[in-house]
Amino acid sequence: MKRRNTKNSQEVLEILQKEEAAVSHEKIMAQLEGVDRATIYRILNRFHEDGKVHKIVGDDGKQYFALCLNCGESKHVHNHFHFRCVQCNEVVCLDKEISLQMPEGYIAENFNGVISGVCKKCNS
Amino acid sequence: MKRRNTKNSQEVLEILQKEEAAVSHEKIMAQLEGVDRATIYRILNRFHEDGKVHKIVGDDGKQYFALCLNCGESKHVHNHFHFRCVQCNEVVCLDKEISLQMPEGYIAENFNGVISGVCKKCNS
DNA sequence: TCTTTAAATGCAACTATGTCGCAATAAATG
DNA sequence: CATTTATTGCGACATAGTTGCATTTAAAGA
Repeated sequence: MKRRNTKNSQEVLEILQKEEAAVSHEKIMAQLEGVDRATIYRILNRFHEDGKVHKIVGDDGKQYFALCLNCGESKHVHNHFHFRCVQCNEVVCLDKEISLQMPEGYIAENFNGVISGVCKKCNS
Repeated sequence: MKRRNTKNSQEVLEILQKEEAAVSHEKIMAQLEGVDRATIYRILNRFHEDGKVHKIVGDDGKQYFALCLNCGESKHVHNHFHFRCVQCNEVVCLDKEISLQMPEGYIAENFNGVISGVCKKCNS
């Protein structure tokens, strides 16, 4: 399953790079007219499989994708919160990290912390 | 909009009471045969509007509902984590609380923290 | 108890998000 | 240029959740 360097996946990567926030499928669709829905989903899921992006599930039930910036090859940490604005629907990273001390017997595989509310821009 | 005490809403409440975990729409459906899908959604959303239940969105994108136990009339706190088992799909409350110190200008309205992995039961 | 009225319900239709199978296309390698 | 196989487009599908509307029914009053 070697990955290929296609125009579509490059463009999706560029969008992820230039966006500060986590990006929804919808937002990528809007910027890539002519590319099929399923294709974009597949590209994003491939990135996620490869550990290139984090997948965040908002409290709206939708998926958001963000480039892994501070994650190296060895560690893939994602124990920080995201903030989703209920007005503009932007999803941004918050600095706040959290240590996952699980109760005895539980195995933590994924952390998904989303705080929603009104962001700075929409508030002012 | 005065609420009425119907057989359906009573039964949903009982299910929520006897369950330790947070309950999905699906699980309630299974225990209330003959009641319409939409009705159950409406009951749960009404409970949520009234502040009777917390609504948790799992990293599977689905909604889970849990009775507010430690929430009084005045305060409605929900700053604790939930754990979703990817095998048995149970969603339980974790004790871990978190304080929401938001960056300047951000207004936090809702907290949704879900850790997923394998639970004690499924692990052993 | 009967009547009224508005909340709750059942049903069907609808929206939206995300996935999958399959044939066609195109990137990488020799 | 030829071969191989990852990727794409298309259509169909699955599932979660919502909504409009006619009907039912809980609750309050006569």
